[in-house]
Amino acid sequence: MSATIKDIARETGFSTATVSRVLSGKTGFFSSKTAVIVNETAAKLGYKKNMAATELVTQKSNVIAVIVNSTKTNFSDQIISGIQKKADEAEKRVIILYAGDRDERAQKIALSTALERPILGILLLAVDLFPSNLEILTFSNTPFYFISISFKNNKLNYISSNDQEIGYQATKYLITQGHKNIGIAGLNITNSAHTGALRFKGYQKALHEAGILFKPDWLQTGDYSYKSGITALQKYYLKKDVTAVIAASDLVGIGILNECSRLKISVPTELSIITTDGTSLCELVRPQLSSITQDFYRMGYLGTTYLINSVQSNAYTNIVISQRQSVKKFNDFDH
Amino acid sequence: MSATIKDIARETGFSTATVSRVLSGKTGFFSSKTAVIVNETAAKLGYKKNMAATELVTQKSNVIAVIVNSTKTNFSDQIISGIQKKADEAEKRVIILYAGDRDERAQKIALSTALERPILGILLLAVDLFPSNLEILTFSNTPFYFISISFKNNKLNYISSNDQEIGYQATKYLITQGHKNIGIAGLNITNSAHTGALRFKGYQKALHEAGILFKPDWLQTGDYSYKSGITALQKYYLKKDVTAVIAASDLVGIGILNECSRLKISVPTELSIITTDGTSLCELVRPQLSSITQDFYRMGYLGTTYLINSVQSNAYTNIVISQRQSVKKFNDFDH
DNA sequence: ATACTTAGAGCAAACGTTTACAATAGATAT
DNA sequence: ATATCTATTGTAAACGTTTGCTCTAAGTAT
Repeated sequence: MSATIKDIARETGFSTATVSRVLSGKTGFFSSKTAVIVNETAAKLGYKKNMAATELVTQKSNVIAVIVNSTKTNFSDQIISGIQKKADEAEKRVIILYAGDRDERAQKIALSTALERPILGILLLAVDLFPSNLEILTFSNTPFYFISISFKNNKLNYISSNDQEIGYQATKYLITQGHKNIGIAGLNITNSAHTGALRFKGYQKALHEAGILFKPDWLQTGDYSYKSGITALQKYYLKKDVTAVIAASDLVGIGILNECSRLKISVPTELSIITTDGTSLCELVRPQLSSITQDFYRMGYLGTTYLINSVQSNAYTNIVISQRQSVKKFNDFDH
Repeated sequence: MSATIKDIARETGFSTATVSRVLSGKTGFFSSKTAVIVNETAAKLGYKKNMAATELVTQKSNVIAVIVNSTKTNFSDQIISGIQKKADEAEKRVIILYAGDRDERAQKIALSTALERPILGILLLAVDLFPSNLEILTFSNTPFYFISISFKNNKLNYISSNDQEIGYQATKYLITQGHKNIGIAGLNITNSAHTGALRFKGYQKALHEAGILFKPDWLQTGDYSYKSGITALQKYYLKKDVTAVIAASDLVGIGILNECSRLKISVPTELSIITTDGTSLCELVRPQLSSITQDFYRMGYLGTTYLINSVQSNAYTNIVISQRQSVKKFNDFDH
């Protein structure tokens, strides 16, 4: 077992109170001579503060628990970077907990692990909590914020992109490039977190404004996965109707891209693709995928700021269009 | 503040001892009638065990701290899956800490965060600890294991692939495919963790056994990054000498692949590529990258097993050759 | 000389658990 | 009737910290 303040107290002859004050920098309660002695002894004994004890007595904690899906949401890293940055600035610590992949039990374990010890609060990264688990969380009185997920219900705090705007901007961009038959693929529009529904709404709005009549085949729902991209493209291929498609995630985009490659459909010459997310994956594939790029880093940074300052409010982070190589102007004369 | 066993004791009229025994399932110490009353009251009051208090008194913990680099080591997820699996089986909890990217201070913070609270032990995923931090860790008496990194010094416990074997197998595979001028790119051969040095050694051994004389240009060192792949390919391009290259990571492989695409070098027709790692990235790009595939999941699983059972030993996990689309038989007559 | 302040230090309670030990009552064995 | 055992419960100490309160001695103001 590691040395405790009692050991230091015994060794130096001071009381544990004085040792504690020196070690936790409660200046004004001890002479500098005392401080030197205590600190030296602490170093000599290899003293490590026992945070469990501290948190027990102070009833507060400096650790933020971050709960993430183990599913390959490849943007989590960016969010976590933002979280780490802000946490570091505020002298807070962060621990990350994996909550499985839409796994009720795993979610519950992660939640318990967090709630069963003193923490500052919880940040949930793109995790769509099961109702039972959401109840546990709300009932616990621990502050929490959802990141990269929004809710109709404004009772819950979240920091995310404006998903309707994502759908709208993506669609509008393709329209300005001359496209009229525009698919939207890989998204889930029934989800309780309604990310997909909002994007679809924005998509429809843009279509409507441009006087384009939506055709049901253009919507290919999915679960934001690589596989969703593949099956979506296969559907589009049957009709040979759409000239551009909005992918619900970078992985969906790559699924579409690779299936195009298999079917000898040239991107962007025959089909334009714009994805949603804009992580580094977009620049790893050829052609590079154009994207609606979300500011994941900022989501993490802002969410952490809100948590630390107890800001009871929602926020949207900016989105931006990153033009790369997968969208081409559509010109009727070409056909 | 959440309800405590004292609240339950007061409410039910039992002592905290009895409540504690019921709540932590110390069967044989209470009647089933008592158990029912206590459990109901606990549920009613929304009781959550305070692990900090438990860990304080029992002097033990069921949490495993996993320290990872924030750098895009895209295989960490697989390792973590393995860790989670084993931890779950053994009823242990896991918390993940980010240690920045070769950042001494961030490493130290992550380490302190782990060491300052009761934990079972530490798993370090591909993190190459600064000497000062390694000292902190060893001095702490907390058990720890390195995963995906090996050491000359057998004082340190690790679970990894046999890196010399990786170099050897990759090279031998290319030789059996008819290649003689084989590059090896993106690896660091001075690293204290000597992963790169071992791979290079295996590579040389295979070359030697085949009677091939190594040319210094064939070795293009780097830091396992995408960028390393790009610059390596540029070097090879100048000499137009190698017909196949071993990439030190999937990202290096993709860097090489993309630079080939820019320079109109056809893969695998003009250049074969085999990467080391074999994560899902290999199947995301076109052509898909053949790889020496490591069993990251098993590394995590095994490392956790060792940690839990205090096995003081090292282990290698298996590697396997995954043939995809980036290696082609080399035939002198073609040229 | 007296009263008051202050710097530096210690005492002891508190945080929420667990658990060795003690206590009680009823049951069983002799 | 006595001794022994068992099932259930309680008492209290312990884990490592922090901190309100108290104490002492020296310094300052009057």
